[in-house]
Amino acid sequence: MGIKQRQERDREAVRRAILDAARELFMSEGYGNVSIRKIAERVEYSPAALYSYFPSKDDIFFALAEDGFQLLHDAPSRGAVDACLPLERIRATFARLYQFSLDHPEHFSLMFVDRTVPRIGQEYERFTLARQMKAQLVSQVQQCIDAGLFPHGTPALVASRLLAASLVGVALMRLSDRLAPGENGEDLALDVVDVVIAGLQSGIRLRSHSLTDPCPLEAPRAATGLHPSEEPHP
Amino acid sequence: MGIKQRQERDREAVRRAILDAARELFMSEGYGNVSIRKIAERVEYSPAALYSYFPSKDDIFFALAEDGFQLLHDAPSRGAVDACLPLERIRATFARLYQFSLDHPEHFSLMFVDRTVPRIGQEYERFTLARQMKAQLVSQVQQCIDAGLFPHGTPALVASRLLAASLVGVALMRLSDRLAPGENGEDLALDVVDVVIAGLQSGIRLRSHSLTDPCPLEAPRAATGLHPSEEPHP
DNA sequence: TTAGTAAACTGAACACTGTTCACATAGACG
DNA sequence: CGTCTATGTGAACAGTGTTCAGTTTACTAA
Repeated sequence: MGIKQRQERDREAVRRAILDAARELFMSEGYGNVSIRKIAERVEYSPAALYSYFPSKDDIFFALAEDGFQLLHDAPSRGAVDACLPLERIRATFARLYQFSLDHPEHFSLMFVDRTVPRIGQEYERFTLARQMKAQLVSQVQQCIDAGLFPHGTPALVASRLLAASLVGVALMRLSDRLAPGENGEDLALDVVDVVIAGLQSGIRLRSHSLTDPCPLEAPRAATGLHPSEEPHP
Repeated sequence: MGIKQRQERDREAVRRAILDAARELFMSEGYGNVSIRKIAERVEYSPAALYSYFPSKDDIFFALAEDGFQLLHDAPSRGAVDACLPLERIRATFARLYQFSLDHPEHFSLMFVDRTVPRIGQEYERFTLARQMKAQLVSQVQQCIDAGLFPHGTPALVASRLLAASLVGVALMRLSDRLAPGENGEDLALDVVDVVIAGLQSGIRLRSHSLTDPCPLEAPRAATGLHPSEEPHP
């Protein structure tokens, strides 16, 4: 009677094998050099077979990004994420995020940078783990406010966005080879977090409205100005 | 005797036509959907002809990025870049950069984000205008230090990098559709600059060494951790 | 055991892509 | 005029994502 279950298990195993092959090819071959045919060869299926597991190549990337959020979620922290001091927790959170961009550059790129896989940008709200982690960060910032470490009235959501954007900016510079030879990306990353924290503590007036986090977190549908990337084939 | 000159002029005109066609296709068709064949059709040449003007498709992108730096260099400022107050000049510089990311997202992406055109990351030092503008920014920061607006001893180069990385991070979030529906990218961009400025003014100790700007500015060869993107064809 | 059936998988094709190369052609020079 | 060189072409090569008519496989019902 466990036949259906076993079938589903087998199917899930093949699905995982496809994702693993795709991930390994990302590492060794680089980003755009991974093709359906190469993945298929690695898992010893025909290219056409992959289309019964994923509707398109984009969806493989999408699933990999989902994997990435899981990886980040499970990543060990070098600092004290559970520290008593809420400011140290925030520092540790972003140190972990930068370390993640070092350890898993291809995942990081898919999760926070990439524009070539339309679904990732457009269906961002489907990454429930991303929403969860973002909520956690906002609550960490809120605890800083409650503890008087940030001025009363600081919009927690905006503050967390400023921190995240700054760190992603530094990580991106390193990922895209825009650092000068002597520049240390990690130092820059830690510095930018400290500087933004200090700036928030200064209590300057912010333009951004807090928007009190309407839907649990992010959501899609932000006009880009850039063409919504390539549809696979018209 | 002006034959050689006229020939060179003609050649340059075709080169420009190719770049214009490529740029226009970026706007209308999106990023990865522009092909050599489409560019060739638009300029009414055969695909093979383009290869006597550019050694590869990557080099067309590279030339477009060069164009981008020229565009940014010539962009009008909404704020007062020539203002007397050096802090206002910095704010205006980054407001202009963010506006540029709105007006020319594809150029911005090529210049500061893209990893899929290997030459742009790897030969960054060849963008002389980028070096020039960066030097200008560093000198603006230095003027703030000299005027006592930033603490004495602030490393101007590091400060300018922190500012730039933060703003690029916000611009990237908008470009890659990572903003929540209610979020205002422009407000975030202006806020992040103000917050980083305030943080720098707080005088916290920075980890990054100043490195006194060894070669005039940036330079290539920073280990990425990510595969150096796809070579066109092996 | 056998017939039927539904899912899984394949081979071949389609319409693309970047790039190369033997050939044609047009314009400048002696 | 012929020669020669630069410029441009058509066709091809090897690759891409994707689709689909069939075949194979594995399970179900008679």
